[in-house]
Amino acid sequence: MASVGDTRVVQTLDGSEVSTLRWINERAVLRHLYEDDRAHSVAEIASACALSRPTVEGALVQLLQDGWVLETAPQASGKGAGRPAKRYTFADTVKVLLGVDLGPHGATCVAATLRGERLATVRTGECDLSDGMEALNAVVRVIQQVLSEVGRNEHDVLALTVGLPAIVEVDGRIALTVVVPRWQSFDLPRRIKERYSYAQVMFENDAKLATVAEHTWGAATGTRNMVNVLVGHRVAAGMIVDGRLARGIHGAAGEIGAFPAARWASAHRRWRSTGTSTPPHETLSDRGTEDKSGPNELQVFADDLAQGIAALCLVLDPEVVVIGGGIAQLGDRLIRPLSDSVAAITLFPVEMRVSDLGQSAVALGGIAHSRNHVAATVLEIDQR
Amino acid sequence: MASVGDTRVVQTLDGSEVSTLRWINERAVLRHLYEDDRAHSVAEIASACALSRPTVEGALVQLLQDGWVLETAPQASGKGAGRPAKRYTFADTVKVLLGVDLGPHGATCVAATLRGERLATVRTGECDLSDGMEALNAVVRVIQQVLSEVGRNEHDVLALTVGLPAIVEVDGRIALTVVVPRWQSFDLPRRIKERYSYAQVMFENDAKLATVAEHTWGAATGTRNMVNVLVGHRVAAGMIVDGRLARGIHGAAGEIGAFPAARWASAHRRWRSTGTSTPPHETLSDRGTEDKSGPNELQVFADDLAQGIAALCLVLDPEVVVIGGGIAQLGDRLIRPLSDSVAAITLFPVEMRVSDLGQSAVALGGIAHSRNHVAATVLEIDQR
DNA sequence: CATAATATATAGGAGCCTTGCGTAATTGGG
DNA sequence: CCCAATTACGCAAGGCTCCTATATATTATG
Repeated sequence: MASVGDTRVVQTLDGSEVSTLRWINERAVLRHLYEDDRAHSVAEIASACALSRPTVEGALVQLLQDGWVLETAPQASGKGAGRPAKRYTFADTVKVLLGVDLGPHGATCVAATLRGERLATVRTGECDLSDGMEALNAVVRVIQQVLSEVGRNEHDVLALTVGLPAIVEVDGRIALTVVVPRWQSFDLPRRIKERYSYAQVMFENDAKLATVAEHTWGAATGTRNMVNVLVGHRVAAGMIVDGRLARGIHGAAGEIGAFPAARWASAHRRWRSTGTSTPPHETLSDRGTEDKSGPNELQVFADDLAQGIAALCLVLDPEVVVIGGGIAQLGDRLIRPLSDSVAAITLFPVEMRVSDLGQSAVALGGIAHSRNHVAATVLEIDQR
Repeated sequence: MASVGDTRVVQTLDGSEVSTLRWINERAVLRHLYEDDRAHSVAEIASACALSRPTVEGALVQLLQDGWVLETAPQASGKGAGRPAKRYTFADTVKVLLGVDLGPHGATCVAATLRGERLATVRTGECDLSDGMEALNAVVRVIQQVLSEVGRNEHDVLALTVGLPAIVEVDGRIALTVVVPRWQSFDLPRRIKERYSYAQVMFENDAKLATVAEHTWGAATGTRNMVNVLVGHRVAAGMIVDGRLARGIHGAAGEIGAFPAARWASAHRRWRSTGTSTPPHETLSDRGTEDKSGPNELQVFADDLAQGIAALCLVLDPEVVVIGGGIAQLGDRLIRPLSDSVAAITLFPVEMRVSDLGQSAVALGGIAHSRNHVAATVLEIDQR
């Protein structure tokens, strides 16, 4: 029916065909195998999915044929007696997912299984991405490298999500970018799409992807409402509302940094004021601890940053705020004054956490985004 | 199966029962009748739902039995020849939906059909609602009145949504209220729930309900991302994100008014500064037009208000901002300076519209909320 | 009143799921 | 080495649902 690589979306179930039942059950079986890593026997699946054994067997025949499921060696006898059961697993490596982070620092690409487990990461050295052609080549190169590293070729890619330092529309068009203005006329997204036309190619703002990563694997796993604030080359924010990434009509949701009273421009200036050779956070934190009398510089910085965060919290009422980007290395030394400043403004106390995803946050978010797409189309899992 | 009044939610389709198909088809037929007001013949339904006539007939027998569908008189011969078909309609009046607006001004109740068409509106005179018992009685009275007006009794109520000037948690608990602090200990929601235990009773913040109304029937119909700002007794906001009401973890989403830089407190002071006997907007607008030199007072007010609106727009990137509450009567005279002030801050121009729902916005939002609940549970329509 | 047109009822054929029984494969003890 | 116990697998019967196709009922029109 829907074999690997062919991502069909079924909106409304067709009750006119009896085979719809078969399809429902097939998805149920596949979902179960997807959600539980282990090798399953038919009997296990049947009881878990509340189906009869013959039905599960039928579904497995189809799923094996389509390539979504693998039959593994019978388990080396668990408790003893009886004929050993055939075992089945979700074929999480028949295809790979890719997440790319393309920014002024270069390009990063993560390859992962269909479940989203990271297989490899490749980073290019710094290169000038202001030129569209350069950027395209950097993406192609980094993808080639990561694929060769995991021993796959381009046609094994099921879904690819690219994070860009720009405001990205739903269709992938770049609505606005301050970082690389020349991309807008070059139409990078279209070219990447054409280059990998056999795969599902998606584009998203880098901060939003990092947010998806924090929500999926990071400090905000399991929450339904969270805010992610990134401080690094820029200050940016992403938000999960009701379990889903908030994009807005242009894809510009979260741009509270443009609000003067949010004081993020000031915060960012302070953050970068210490020059480029020295990692700025060190200097900032040093000053913060050295100077014990008078207005602590770290405190002033936190105060500035807190304005925008408080605005986000008042608007969204999130469960958790995650602080990411280069600044995350400050850890508790930042979180404490920041929490205090935010709490002074908001109606409810908000838990603030530091990101632990590091440099790969955006590329990992690309993986999560790709995976969510696969889950929604193939497994019919509603992300929420 | 699921008869009127019994709102069963089916999460996962049970593929183990063949009768699941029957259920799917039954819902499809019911949805079709719900979405199209007219009286339908079996043949029409069959072609619309892509089902065979016998299947549709079977579904209709069940739906008639359960009370969701009515058989109407055969149409007085449309084009002429042939045996006239039996006609069926969605039974939109077997039960009623209620929406209640409970606030310092008193209580308002709207009764509506299951499709959400307004049947009657009843307003109590002013009464002191600071006492919990008084408030409860006001709700009960206004419901009794509206029901007698439409000739129904309490057991005809399928769903009831009450709007409160408070932050309401998902379970209906009042998390915070500045208007009527005494309600918190009284637990008004629980008492109302107990009083109407046979119906689905829900609670929501009044501004959020007004937002749902604007999104369903008002100035923002058809949008997937919108912001509603209400200026009246208080200044408050509600938001639709990705087609759904944003609530946040405590139900406090949209409370940007607490952000000092949003200057809503100042705006509100200016708005109310003209005393209570004269409707403030008149005075404000008069001053605005009279004084042609110097900083126009309306402009200053708009500037204040614009800060918070711009913050909301930057965070959410909405398609439309709707201005509601008493201030809506200012119309274009407010919209124009407000749009200018907001546009000076936001990244993208945002369309701003004035609400035309008037005083009943909150109660209508209660109807929309009740209707959405029925649509989700009975018709399995995903609001989005 | 006969005929055409349309709706409704009924029967046959095929698909899917469940239950239940017989067969296959493996382990452990005599 | 062989047999019993145990567990898995495969097949067939029964029941439900859907669809198509044909027969019957009902009404308007000439």
